[in-house]
Amino acid sequence: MGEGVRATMEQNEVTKCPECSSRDIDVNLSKGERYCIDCGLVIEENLIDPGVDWKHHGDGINESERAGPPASVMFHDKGLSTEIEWSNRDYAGKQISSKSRSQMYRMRKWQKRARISSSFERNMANALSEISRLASSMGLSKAIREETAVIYRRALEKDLIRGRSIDAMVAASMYLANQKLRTARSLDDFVNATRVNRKAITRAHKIVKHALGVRTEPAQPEEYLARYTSMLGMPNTVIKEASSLIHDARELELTHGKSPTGVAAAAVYIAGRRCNSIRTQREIADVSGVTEVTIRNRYKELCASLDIELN
DNA sequence: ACACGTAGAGAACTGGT
DNA sequence: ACCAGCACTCTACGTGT
Repeated sequence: MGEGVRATMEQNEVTKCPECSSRDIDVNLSKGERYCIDCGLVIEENLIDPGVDWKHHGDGINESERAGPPASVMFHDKGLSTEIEWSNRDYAGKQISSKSRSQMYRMRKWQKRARISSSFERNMANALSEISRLASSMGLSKAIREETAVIYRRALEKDLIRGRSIDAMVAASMYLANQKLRTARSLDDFVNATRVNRKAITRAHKIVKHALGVRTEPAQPEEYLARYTSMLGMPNTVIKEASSLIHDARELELTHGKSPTGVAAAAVYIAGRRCNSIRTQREIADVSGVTEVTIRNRYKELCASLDIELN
């Protein structure tokens, strides 16, 4: 990896360690981390390798040589394997003789064994398929899948999976990725999208979070606004109005100790009525996963404290 | 249909032992 | 590790517009 790559990576980045104020910060591209040389603090994780995917050999003639697709965390072997086609035709499309066909069969078999050689890789392969399933069923992006894969892989390396179900660990890893990337999915969303019970997810989540030293900020009501309003087909003015309500509510400490989804749902209800984009409490309850009762309690409270009258 | 208000149950967190 | 106390949310109602 050339020096040019490092230089571009460090633009617009923290250049001082928040822990010990040292300026000696290095990049470990294979781990995807920036870390402080003096105290070892990982400043940023899961960097995407921006490097070109060919190597420089420096002979001046054939300087660049493609080296396959960039490694992806979404393949259990990071996408660096060789594929042997399952059709019995050669590269030119001709039938392969029966003699070499049986040879091909053996090659495929051995290749498969070599690829999924260890229990680690088998576990990772299982997890990745569950990650893809869960992410698409929840409408989460590729970035979330990759973040989840990184978290899960590190959990697996630390031997945190043993004795727990892969599905529970995947759900926990994705919940954590969701908290890190702030993609506005509540724990209940995860509980509903898996067969894993709530307790198993929260327990696994706690363990992974602690063992990997991941810090998360509590979810804020505003983060749910875009999702709720778009699910309800409401205009962007509602988001603006709702987010200003939440801002005011926070000043009065009305959001403390309350579920952020409940506050967001109530704000959407009020903002909808004020912006002439009225949705019933039932409709908002359905998309937000909080009950009508909670929406009522929150919105009554907001109206009373913020001097709001709805017509 | 929609909104309102309430009682009791339940889940999650805290702090004590 | 278990338990009590706590604030919040949920379920399940009946009532009001």
